[in-house]
Amino acid sequence: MDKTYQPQNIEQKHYERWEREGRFKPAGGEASFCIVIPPPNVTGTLHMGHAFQDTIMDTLTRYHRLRGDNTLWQHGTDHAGIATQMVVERQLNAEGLSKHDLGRDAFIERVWDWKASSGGRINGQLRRMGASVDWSRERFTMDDGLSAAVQDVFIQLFEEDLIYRGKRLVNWDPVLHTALSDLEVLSEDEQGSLWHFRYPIEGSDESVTVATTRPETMLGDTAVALHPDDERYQHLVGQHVRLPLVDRLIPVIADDYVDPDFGTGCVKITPAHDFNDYEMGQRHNLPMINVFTDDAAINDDMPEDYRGLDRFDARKKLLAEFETLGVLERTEPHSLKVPRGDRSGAVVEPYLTDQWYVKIAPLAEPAIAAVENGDIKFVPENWSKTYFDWMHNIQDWCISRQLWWGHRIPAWYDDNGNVYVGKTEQDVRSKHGIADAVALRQDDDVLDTWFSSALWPFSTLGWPEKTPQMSDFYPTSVLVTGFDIIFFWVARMIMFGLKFAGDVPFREVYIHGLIRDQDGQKMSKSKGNVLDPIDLIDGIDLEALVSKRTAGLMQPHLAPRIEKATRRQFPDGIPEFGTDALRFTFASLATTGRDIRFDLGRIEGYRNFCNKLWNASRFVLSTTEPLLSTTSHTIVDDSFAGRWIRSRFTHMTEQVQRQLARYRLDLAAQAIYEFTWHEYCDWYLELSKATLYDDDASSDAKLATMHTLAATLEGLLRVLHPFMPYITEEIWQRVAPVAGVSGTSICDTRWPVVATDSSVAEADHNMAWLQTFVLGIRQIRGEMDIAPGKRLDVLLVDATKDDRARYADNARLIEKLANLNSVTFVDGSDEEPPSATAMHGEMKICVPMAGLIDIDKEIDRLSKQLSKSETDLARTEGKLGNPSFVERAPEAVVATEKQRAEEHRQQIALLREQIQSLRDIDAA
RNA sequence: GGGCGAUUAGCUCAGGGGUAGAGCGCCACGUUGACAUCGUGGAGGUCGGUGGUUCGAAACCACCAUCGCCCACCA
Repeated sequence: MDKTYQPQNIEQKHYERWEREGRFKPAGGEASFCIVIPPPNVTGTLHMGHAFQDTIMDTLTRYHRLRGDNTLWQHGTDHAGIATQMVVERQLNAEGLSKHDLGRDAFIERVWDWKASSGGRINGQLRRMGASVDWSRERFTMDDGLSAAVQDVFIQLFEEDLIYRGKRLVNWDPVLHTALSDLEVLSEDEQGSLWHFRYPIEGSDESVTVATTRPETMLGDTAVALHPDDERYQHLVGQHVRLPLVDRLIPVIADDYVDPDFGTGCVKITPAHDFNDYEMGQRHNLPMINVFTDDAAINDDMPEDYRGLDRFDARKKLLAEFETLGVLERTEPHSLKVPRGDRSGAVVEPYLTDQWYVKIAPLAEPAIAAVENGDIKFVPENWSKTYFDWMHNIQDWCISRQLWWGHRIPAWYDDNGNVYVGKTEQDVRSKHGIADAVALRQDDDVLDTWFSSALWPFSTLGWPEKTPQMSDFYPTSVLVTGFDIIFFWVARMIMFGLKFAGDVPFREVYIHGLIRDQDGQKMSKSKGNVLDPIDLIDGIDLEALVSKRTAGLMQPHLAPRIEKATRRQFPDGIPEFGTDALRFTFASLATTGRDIRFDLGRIEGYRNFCNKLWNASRFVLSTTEPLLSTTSHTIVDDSFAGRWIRSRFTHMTEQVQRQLARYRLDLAAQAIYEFTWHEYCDWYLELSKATLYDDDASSDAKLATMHTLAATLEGLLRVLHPFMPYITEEIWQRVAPVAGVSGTSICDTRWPVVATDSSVAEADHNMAWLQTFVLGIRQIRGEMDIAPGKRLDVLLVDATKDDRARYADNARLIEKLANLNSVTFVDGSDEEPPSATAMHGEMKICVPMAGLIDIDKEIDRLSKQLSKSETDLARTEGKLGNPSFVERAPEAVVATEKQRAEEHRQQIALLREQIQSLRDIDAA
């Protein structure tokens, strides 16, 4: 083995072999475990969020495989309608073409080409992450099977009147030319103005002043509204206003919706361009006048000199004109929520169009119940509240998109505007008896990407066919996802799963946090703070990193700033950390919070952890070779050290099990780290040396120690494997034979059986005694600046019978660990030489000074300990002196406290005595 | 306007009714036969504030402050 851990030498070969050997296919026993991957965009690339999420899923998947479950991690990709179409359109634009130049069919073909050429990228990256998805079952949302599922669902919903088509106000993206669902619209606070317009009352000198943030929509005003109880304007209700510019008469109406305290208390009403106005329009039967074109320019029904003007240009022109007309009373700064499309960033326009909707309330009801009654559990639980809030206020879902890339809506129209829904045109004709002579035209629109995503947990398993996978794996075990798509995806899967697959899609929803940069900023290209998981695995030099971060920016002027920040943060680029270190870092970061700051310091620490494991393994392999020629692997190691490390291993394994069951990968990882570094390496390996290098130790004892070394490491590798698949496989290949374990891959092994050794308590006691002893010596060394290499002569004063026995049993170990030259028992009555002292219960461990130690320094050191003990004693005595504590606290607590007080008193007495004797010597 | 989360060591974060924890960073010493990607020792916190519950609160409750996120129709 190499002296240092070199991840690049060990990762890919193992992955290739696992895949070749079909190790990711379900092959377990009775219990089944299944996760469906949140499908990444087919043409996308792996980002930190994926890498994090995939680590969680892979860890759970590999864990369940080791537990012997029939385990499936179902993989697939998403066609990602808008996102993918935008990318290809941008490519076309770069060639000076638009999608209309190609036409629909050619454009779609072009998108398929793009998928073919770039669609493998994310899969390659998933492999680098070690993701053990079942590649043989990979699906794509626009596969034939999945498309058929989409059609079936659409048709059934339509036939049950749960899908309808209607002309309504929708969120219109005037750049992408498509409708958006409410969820795809993000409202941000922006600085704008509140303009006050004076509208003249017809047949009167009076006027009414309205306030608006959208002046250009006044072209479509069909009323002015005020609050019914607003005394200022009562007399105006029922009168009419003559709309400036367009010269139209519109009524003044009263409606509760109006807030008399906002603006002037009078509102202009534009039912065709505002959701509230739309509703008010419905209530008052107001006409709806559409002002815009699909581009959100002024349409041809508007006054001539406005036609064709972009909405914002129209606004300027209109304001200028109003100014001259004296209609603009005043302008005040005003902050408002501006709705923008989440993809285009364009200001979304409420716009009247024909769209398809899912009537959602009937689907929502059972989906709410499923979480209420515990059929589905959110982890952490509080996310269910977010889910409920949204579900209780859910609006009908606009599912049609005016795009080309996606599942085309299976609806056909005749020339009379009748709509027929079916799988194919032929299907529709035969179902409805429509002659071939009657022209039918398919709906141009495609479905919202999330429509097919909503079917994902069952469409990927073969629904609507009754496949073995459906019966084996549905409902799936757990959905692992971020809170940002609870509404987009989780809720909709629950609704559709219950409706179509007859059961919840998953038993649990594990919601993880979002990965942010080290300053808590969201990672984004334009901020230039993106980290590519693959760069963390392979490393990247500074120049490559800089050019990667500054290439292809939407706002190229940001490049210098990004470059500067990158050079400052990564003066030497990013070193290679390897997949296992990255995965362990993610696991350790998987806490319950919302935001996760990705700190490079941690991945470095876990790379070091890999190195630690690597080198411990080198040690084990180099010392346990004799086991290979041993015929019996039923060696029993009954040394206390062996029992102790086995007990710690069991404890750790239990911890990991328990924490994984509650998705606390951070705590599971911590338990492994702690055991590996601070118990197995720091103590057990060192203890083992004392036996292995002891010429007097029996060969049985040596073999037993070797066996425990190897067996514990082999078990540790299994427990660690779900987190760090590569390094554990690499080491396991070498350690398994030594540990007497057969098999060709660690993937073949089973999770260690957690067995409790009856003599654990005694071993733990003995170890604690030994550790106190060794640590006492080390502390003296450390604080008194005695070189670690200096072998010490030690006196044990006032040792009890028990101390003597324990020392006798462990002399070799202690002498080795504390690096002692000699140990002499001394009775309290004997003369002690001046010494530095460590207290061990009633016993004093004395290191004679003999030129090694400065008396004053030792007095200081002991005084510090004394004062700490005194503080502690005072606190404990304070408690015990409180009658209500003694009366009311549990007996065990009081007993502990009493024992503690006794120990402190003993310590204090010993310390005082020791300090005094040093002072006497000093004075003499 | 509602809701949710966070506030613990210099930094990143765990924990949880019974004497404050880890990693990184820091200081000192160290090439001891796995590992300097290391070892040993050490310094460092009145757990955001104020009340309350309790024998006991950093932890539970209430309120407040600061930061962040989500939802919502004030033009």
